[in-house]
Amino acid sequence: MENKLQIYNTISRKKEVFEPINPPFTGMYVCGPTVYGDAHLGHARPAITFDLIFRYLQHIGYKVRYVRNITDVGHLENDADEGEDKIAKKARLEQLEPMEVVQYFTDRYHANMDQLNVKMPSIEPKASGHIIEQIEMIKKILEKGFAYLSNGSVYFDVKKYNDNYQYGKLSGRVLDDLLSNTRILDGQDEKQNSFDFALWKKAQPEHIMRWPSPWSDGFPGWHAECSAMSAKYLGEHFDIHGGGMDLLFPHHESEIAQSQIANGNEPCKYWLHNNMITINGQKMGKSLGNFITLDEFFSGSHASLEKAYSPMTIRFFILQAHYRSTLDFSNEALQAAEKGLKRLMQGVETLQKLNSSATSSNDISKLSGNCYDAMNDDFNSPIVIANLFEGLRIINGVNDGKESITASDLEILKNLYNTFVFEILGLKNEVENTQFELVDGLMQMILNQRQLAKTNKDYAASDKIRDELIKLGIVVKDGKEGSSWSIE
RNA sequence: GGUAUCGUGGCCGAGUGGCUAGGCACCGGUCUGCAAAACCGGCUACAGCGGUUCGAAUCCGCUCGAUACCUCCA
Repeated sequence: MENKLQIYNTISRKKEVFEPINPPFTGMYVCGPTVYGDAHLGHARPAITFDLIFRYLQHIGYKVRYVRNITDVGHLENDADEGEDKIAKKARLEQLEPMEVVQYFTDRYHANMDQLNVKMPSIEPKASGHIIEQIEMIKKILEKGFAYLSNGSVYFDVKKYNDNYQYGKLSGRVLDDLLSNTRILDGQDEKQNSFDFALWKKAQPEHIMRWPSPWSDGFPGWHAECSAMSAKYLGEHFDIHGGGMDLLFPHHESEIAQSQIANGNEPCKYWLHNNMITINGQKMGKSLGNFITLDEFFSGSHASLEKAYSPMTIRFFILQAHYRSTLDFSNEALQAAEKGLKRLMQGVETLQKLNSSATSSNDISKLSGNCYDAMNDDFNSPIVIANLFEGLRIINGVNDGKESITASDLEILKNLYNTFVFEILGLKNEVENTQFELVDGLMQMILNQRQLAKTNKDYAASDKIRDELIKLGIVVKDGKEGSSWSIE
């Protein structure tokens, strides 16, 4: 099998061997959330996808600088009144300062990401903190003649750009098609062509979030922040740019155009896009109003949810699908993920207690190789998980005395599971460790009492203990060598 | 309408020319005072129709269906 990491590059539409520009250093920029509402399941997908990529790149030895932005300015409400900043609108409704809203939802986003065991990026820049950089970039584009001023706003001249470069090379679009298919919107009359996009937008009087610029008091266009901030922290040409597939056009396409003009080259070498999470076959998204927030998943407080699902269940659910496939949400699918994860975690625990013998009845290194091959093949986490389940058969077999394993193979196996389950997939055991010993001690006492009752054939008493425990959410399992327990 | 992606067993999902993942559910079995859990085993699908090939879920064509984007909708 291929030993090198291959990643699917959206711009070439094929898998390519990953070769960083300046190894072992690797720069990765991912479009982060717009903090004007609670994070929903759709937000979890890119976060977990690029967390997986971040973790794996580090694991195989790259020194990664991972930049994920916070968008806190500049986006318009599509159903809103006139050209109003999303953040500003929410702020007025709730009588809060815009930055207070930003802070509130940023904190909540961080809390959710922490629950999902998503590592913090190396740098998390905010658009509002980089207005100067964005203005400087716009100046450069104006100087080079690829933008024009119109009524205090600055627009990128897509037609001129397309005469010299290729607008649409990332998304596969042809400018002529765009021309004939663009809808009529207000504000369009400021533009020379409907497909031109704003670099700087003059603020309306009611617009609270505004900054001074050479052209007007206003705010930067949607695409400006990512170009400006990625260039600042990763350089004008870096390795990986990621984000959701819905950002392909026009966002990323426009980033390419801006960077090409401002910096003289395309921003990055590899474009990675995660697919959407669907609900009843449809994209889960803010604008469709069919989203379920992460907090609702964790608490089960949503009409579509049959029960609460833990953060690790959500994480495992997402990792069980390849990041470039759509993933369909359903209670059944989540419950399947929940049970599968539990089985996997119990297998990991069993693994720690295994005894070795003189021979191995299984090829452990092959299993290990399979896992790395899967990750090297465009981060194929579902295949990794399938192999880990395959390994479970070995683990349980050894535990049952039906299979054998040598001490060195056992070490490899333990190492493999620790590496992949916890380090790379980023899963964690959700049982609270600090309290575990105490609870376990208490449980042993209780189980001993129950065993005593059973020995005396006082089954009424032993069943009562079991039933009481079930009410507390603790399941007793009677095995060959005594009873054990687990939290449901 | 344009661009792109996709259609896999009851459900979720891998897989790109032969070796026919994995999970959940289901059915058997082991264990057990009973139950549950756990473990073991079983379950052979690839939208339809043509074509290429010794051989196709995998390549090509057509048909049907779905989704995303085409708006500063992140």
